[in-house]
Amino acid sequence: MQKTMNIAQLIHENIVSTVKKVYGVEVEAFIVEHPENRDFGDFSTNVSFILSKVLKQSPLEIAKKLSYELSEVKESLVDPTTNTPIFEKIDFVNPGFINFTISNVWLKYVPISIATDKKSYGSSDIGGGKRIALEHSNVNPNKAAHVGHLRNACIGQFLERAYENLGFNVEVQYYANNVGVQVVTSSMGMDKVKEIKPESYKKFDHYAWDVYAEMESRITDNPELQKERQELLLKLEDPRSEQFQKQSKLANKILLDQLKTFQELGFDYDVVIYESDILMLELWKKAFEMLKNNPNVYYATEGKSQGCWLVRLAQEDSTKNKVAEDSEDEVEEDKIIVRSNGVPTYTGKDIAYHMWKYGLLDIDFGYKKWSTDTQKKDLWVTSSLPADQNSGVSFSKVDYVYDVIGSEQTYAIDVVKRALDFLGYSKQSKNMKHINYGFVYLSKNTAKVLGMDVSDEKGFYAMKGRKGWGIKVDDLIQMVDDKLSADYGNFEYLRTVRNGAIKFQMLRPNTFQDIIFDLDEAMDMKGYSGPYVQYAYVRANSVLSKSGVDNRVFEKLDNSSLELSGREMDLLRTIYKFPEIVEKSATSFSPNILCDFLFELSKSFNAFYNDMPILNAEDEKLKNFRLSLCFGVKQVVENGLFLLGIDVPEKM
RNA sequence: GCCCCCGUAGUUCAACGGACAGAACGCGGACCUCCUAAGUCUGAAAUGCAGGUUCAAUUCCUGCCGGGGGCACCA
Repeated sequence: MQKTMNIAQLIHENIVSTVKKVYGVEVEAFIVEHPENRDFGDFSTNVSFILSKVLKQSPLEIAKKLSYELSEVKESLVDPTTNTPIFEKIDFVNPGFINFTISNVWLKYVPISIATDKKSYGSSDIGGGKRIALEHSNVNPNKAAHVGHLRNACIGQFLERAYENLGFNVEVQYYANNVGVQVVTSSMGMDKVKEIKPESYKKFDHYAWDVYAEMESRITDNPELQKERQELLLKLEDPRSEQFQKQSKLANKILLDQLKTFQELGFDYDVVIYESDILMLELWKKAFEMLKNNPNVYYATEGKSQGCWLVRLAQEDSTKNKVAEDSEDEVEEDKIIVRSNGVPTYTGKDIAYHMWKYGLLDIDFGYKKWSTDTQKKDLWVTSSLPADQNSGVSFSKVDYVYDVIGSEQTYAIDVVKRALDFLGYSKQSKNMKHINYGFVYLSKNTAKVLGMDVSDEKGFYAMKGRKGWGIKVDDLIQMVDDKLSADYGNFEYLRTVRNGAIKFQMLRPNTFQDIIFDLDEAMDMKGYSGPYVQYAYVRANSVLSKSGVDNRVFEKLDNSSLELSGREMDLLRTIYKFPEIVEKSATSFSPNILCDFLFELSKSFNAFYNDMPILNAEDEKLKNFRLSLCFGVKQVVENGLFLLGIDVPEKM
C-alpha cells in the first residue's frame, strides 16, 4: 500500500519551521486550506493574519517575507515516491494570504499513482487494526423499517466501510429490543386485531406495521388495555414466562423480515444482539455491583425518587428536585437507573450494555451462526449460552464504540458516558462516539400520499410508527424500481442504480441536520444524485473497454512532456484530493463530504468527456494519457462509492 | 422553567472564522451526422431580525422572532 502524500501537512510543517527561522516564534493555530477560487492556487494559508497580531506587522508584509523564504526552499519539496517537485509557485496576495500552486509535473503523476494503487488508493492504516463496535439500524422488531431507519443504516454502513478503509476492524452490531413495550403492543395486536390478516400482506413485517398502529390506537384511550399491557410487560422480567417466549419468537420473525429489506440494499451485519439475552446473561446484575459502590451512584431514602438508585448529574451548587417555576412538572436532575421496584431503567441497562461492549463486566454472550444467506458476511446472533460453551467468537472487549442513534437520545447517551467516567473508565467514555443524525421528516406532498392530514399547512410532517405514518423502505424500493423501469426499461443493473439513488440521497445532507424526505425527489435520477456519479463511472468504463488498451500501461506512462488543456488540469486538480477527502469524511463522521467530492469529480469528468476526444486524440501519447484519466476517474469513483455502500454498474 | 440542535435562492441541501455565499431540482434559453443526452453550455434567484467581537462573520458572542428535540420509576 502506497502512503499518499499529505501536502497540507507538508505545507504546515514548512511554515512552522520557516516562521521559526525568520521570526524566531512558534506558530500553531493557522489553517492550510483549498481556496474556493482556483486563481488563488491549490492551497492557501492565513498564517500571516495570525502572526500580524504577535509581530505587530501588516499581514501583507509578513506574507511577502514568508512566501519569499518558502520559494527559496521550493525545489527541495519533492514527493518521495515519484521524486517530482510538488510546488510550481508560492506567492502572496492582498490582504495577506500565501498561496501555493501545485506543479503540473506532480499533477500529471496522479493518474499513474491511482493506476498503481487501484482499490487501495485512498486507504490508510492509521487504525492499526483497533476494534470498533459499530451499532446501527436497530429497528425495533415489531414493524417494518421506514426511511428514518434507512438513514441510520446508510450512515452506519458508511462508517463501517470508511473506518475499515482507515485500517480499523469494524464489527457491526444490530441491537434488537425484543422485550420492549413496542413488541408487547404488537404481540397483543396479533391476538386482538383479527380484521387485519397476514395473508393480505406480502411481508409479515408489513402486516405487523398495521397491527401495531391499530393496537396502539385501541390502547390509547382504554385504561383496561393499558393495564393489560403493563402486566404483560412485567411478566417479561422473567425469561421463563410464556409471554417472554412468545414475544421472542414474534420479534425474531419480524427481525428476519427487516434483514431481508436491508439485504436488498446491501447492508451487512456481524451480530444481532437481543435485549432478551442481555437479560438472561444478567449483564445488569454484574454492572450494578460495580455501580452501587460508586460514590456518584446513590440510593434515595427520601423525596420524589425514594427507593430508587440514581446517578448523580446535578451540579454541586444546584438544588435537587428543582421545581420549575411556571410549570407543574418537577424535574429531577439526577438520573434514575433502578426503579423503586428494583427493576433497572432503560438507561441503567444501557450502561451495563456499554460496559459489556468494552469488556468491563468479564462476561460474554454465547453466539450462534445465523441465516447467512441474507448477506455477504457471516451473521451471528447472541444466545443465552455462557460464552465458554460456544464457537469462540466474541464481540466484546472492543477499543472504540460508535453508536448511530437519533439525536433525541443524546441525553441518555451522555448519562452512559458520565457513568463510565464515574467508574474510572474515562478512556472508554472518550472513545465512545454518538453519531447523532437528524430526524427524517416527510414533505407535504409525500405526507399527503400516505393519507396524512396536511390541512395545517406545515412544510414537513413527522413519521410516527405508533400511528402507522411513514414510508416503508420496501415501498420506497418498489417505487424507485418502478420509476427506473418505466424510464429506462428493465435493465440488468437496475438494482445497483436503484441502491445508488437511494443511498446517495440519504447520505448527501449533513448528518446532524434534520432532513425532509420527498418521494418525487427520491425518484429523481438527475443532477446531484447517485446515478449521476455512477453514470460518470459507466462512461469512463465504456471508453476504456472500447480502447482495448491494457490498464497496466497506465502504471508507467511518461506524461512529463504533455501539454494539457484546462479541462484535463481541472480534472487532475480535483482527483488528487481523494485521499484527504476520504480521511476527512471518515474522521468527521461526514459522508456528505465524500458525496460532494464524488459529484464534483463526476461533473469535472463529464465536462472533460464532452470537450475532449479520447479515442480520437491527436496522438497516441495524448490518447493514453486521457485513457489513464478515465481509469483514474473510474477507480476513484468506484472506491468512493464503495465507502458510501454503493456498487458501480458496468452499463447504464 | 432549564438544556441541545436548526433558520441560507420558489424547493431540497453546501460553505475548517477567509478572498465574488456554492450546487441540485424547478423556471427561461442553447446543444445528439463525433467515445452512452441518466449528459453538456447558459440566464434569473438567498444568509430570519437587532447589536457586538475581528483585518475579515452564514460561521463566534448577546438579545429577540420562528421550527424541532430533550429534561419520565417510557424504551
